[in-house]
Amino acid sequence: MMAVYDDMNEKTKEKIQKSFLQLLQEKNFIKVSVQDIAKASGINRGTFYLHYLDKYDLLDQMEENLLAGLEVQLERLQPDRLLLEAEKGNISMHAVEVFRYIQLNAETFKVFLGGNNRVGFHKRLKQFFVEHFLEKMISNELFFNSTTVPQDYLSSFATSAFLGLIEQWLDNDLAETPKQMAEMYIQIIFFIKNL
Amino acid sequence: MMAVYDDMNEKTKEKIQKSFLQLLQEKNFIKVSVQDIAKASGINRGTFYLHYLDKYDLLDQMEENLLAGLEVQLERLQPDRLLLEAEKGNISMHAVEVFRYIQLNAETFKVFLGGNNRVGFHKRLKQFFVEHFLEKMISNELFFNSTTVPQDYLSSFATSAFLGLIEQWLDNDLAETPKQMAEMYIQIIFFIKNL
DNA sequence: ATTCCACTAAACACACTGTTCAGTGGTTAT
DNA sequence: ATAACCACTGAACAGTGTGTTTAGTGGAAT
Repeated sequence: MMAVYDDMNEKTKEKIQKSFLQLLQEKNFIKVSVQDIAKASGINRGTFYLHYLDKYDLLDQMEENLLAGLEVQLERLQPDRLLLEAEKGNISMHAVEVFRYIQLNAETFKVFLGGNNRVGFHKRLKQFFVEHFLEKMISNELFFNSTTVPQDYLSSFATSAFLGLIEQWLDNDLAETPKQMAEMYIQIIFFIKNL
Repeated sequence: MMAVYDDMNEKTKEKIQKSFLQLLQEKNFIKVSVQDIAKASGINRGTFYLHYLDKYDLLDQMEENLLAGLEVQLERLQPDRLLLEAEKGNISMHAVEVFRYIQLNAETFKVFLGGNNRVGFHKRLKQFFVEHFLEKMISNELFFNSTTVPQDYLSSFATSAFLGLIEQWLDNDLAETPKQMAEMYIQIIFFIKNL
């Protein structure tokens, strides 16, 4: 039984991640040094390197975790059902759950999507949506068979639009409820559908 | 007459910017050092600091220049006329010019919008579009008076969608002509109009 | 002729990096 | 109880890049 050591490792990792997130709210990722992180976490600088390769690795793992959580929500969201329900005027519970996940991790999303980030979490998130949701949706011939706009443009356009919605929500400090967001989202889907 | 010195200054600045752009195509902004830039430009490292505060300032000025050029194109593009023409099935010459400008500076746009950038040129470009074009368009009550979706969401959504179109174009190595892009763009405008 | 200007070359202190190594204290296994 | 184990500490290390400064070069303007 080495669960105690696993807990220890996890707890310091959590301390590091929490302090890192706080620092990112104050200043640029670039200007946050490993020294800063260690100091803010109350750990030795060497300890940081026992858990992460460097600060880029730290950011990478945190982004990965956030997306992994999002993936769980998106997997439950079946495009076919979503559209069928929407046509009856119902909002899928699963769609609301997606926005609730974002709400739950709002601070993290805000920091990663904000200007203080490195490679553009935006790009990564966009790619993620295209792969995990939009491709299934658009390739569904039942709903989307536009001949006027090429599929790759349709895909990029729709995903960006969706992300724009989320970014605005975060900028508004989540003034709307997840349900309201899901409703807007459904409206966008119908736009594209009626292309 | 000190035009000779001005020329000299400009030429070294151009050398720096050109080398910088090349370096950004190879590696991350973060991994590009002032030493690298100086070496690639064939200038002394100290000379770099005679023109720029640091590499962040260099990137900032280049982004600024790119947007300034774009602003010139966007100013000619009058939302009212654009829509009136579009309804008749005509594509505004000015709309095509906007895409031609992007085509002309494709390499720069690609590098700045790609993952190798710092604060996300994406964010800046989005803000730029909202300020210089979309606000005029959406606040034009003649065309947009949606009550179902709040204006800020509409704005963010529409701008992101437009940017998504451009990103896809760049990813496709500008396979489409500026005219084709302008046509797609008009289609998007009509989507939003018919919300 | 001399002042002006962009640029060079070299040196400077400083900050952060990633690694290493001996040591501490609590936990687990024998 | 003793020994092995493990996460962590503190301090040192060379290495790299930073931004600044100094003295000096050579061409252009006055």
